Amino acid sequence: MEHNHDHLVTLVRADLPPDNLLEDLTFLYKAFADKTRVKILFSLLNTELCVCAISEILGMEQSAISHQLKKLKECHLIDCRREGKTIIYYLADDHVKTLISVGFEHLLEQAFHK
Amino acid sequence: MEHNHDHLVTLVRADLPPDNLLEDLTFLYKAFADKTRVKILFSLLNTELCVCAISEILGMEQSAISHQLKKLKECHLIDCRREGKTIIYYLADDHVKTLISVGFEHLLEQAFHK
DNA sequence: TTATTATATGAACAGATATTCATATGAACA
DNA sequence: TGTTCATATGAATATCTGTTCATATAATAA
Repeated sequence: MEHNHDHLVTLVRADLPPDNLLEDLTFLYKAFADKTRVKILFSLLNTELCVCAISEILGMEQSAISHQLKKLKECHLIDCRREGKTIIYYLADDHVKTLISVGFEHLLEQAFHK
Repeated sequence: MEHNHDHLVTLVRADLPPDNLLEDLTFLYKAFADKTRVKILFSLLNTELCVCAISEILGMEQSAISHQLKKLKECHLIDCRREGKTIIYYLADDHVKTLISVGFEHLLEQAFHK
C-alpha cells in the first residue's frame, strides 16, 4: 500500500453498515448457500409439508432434514405448527420467493451475456 | 416414515429445479454468505476501488482480499480492469444492489414482527 | 402404562472454507 | 536491465458446516 487514497478509504469505511447488521445479513444469505436448504425452500413454495415428506422428497435422512429445518427457522424463512404427531412446515412469508427469483434473474442474465 | 403421502411427494419432487441449476444458485448465494465479501460489495456500491484501497477499508491483508475478490468475480458479481500497476474493481451490474436490498427488507420486516 | 410413530437434538466425523505466509507475476520507472 | 510497487496465487492451517448415528422428546393408541 503506497499510493494515496486515504480520503476515499475513510469515506467508504464510514458508510459500511454496522457489524451486527452485516452479521444478520450474512446469516440470512447462508440459508440459501446450501443445496439441501434451497431444495427444502423450493419444496415449500406451493405447499406445506411435514418433516418426513420433505425427507422423502429429498431422499435424505430425517435427521439431516430436521437439522436444516432448524437453521431455516432460525432466520425466520420458515415456520411450523404441530398437528398431532406430525409437524407441518411452511414458508414464513414472501421474501423467500423474492430472494430466489432475484437470484435466478442474475443467473439468467449472466448466462445471456456470453 | 409411516403415514402416506406418496402422491404429494412425487408431485413436489417433480417440480424441483434440476441439480445443476441448484448448484449455480447456491454458488451465487455463497458469495453473500461471508462478512468479508459482503463488506467488499458494500464498499463498491458507490465507487470503484483498487485492491489496496479495499484492503485498507476492511483492515485486512491484501492477500485475503485478493482471494475473496476472485470468488466474487467467479460468480460475475464484480469485474475489474487494469490501470497501470493497479487493478480497479467495480460491481458487474445492478443485481448486487437488488440482492442486498431484498435481504435487508427481510431483516427489517422480521425485526418489526416482534 | 407401555408401545409406536414423528420429530428433535447432541456428539462425532468428514469435507468445505477463510486467512495467513511465502512467493510469483506483471507493469512502470530508474 | 534491475528494482519497486500492486496484485495474484499455492500451500498450510484453523475454523466452520453438513451429515450420520444414537438417543431423547412428545403425542397417540393399545
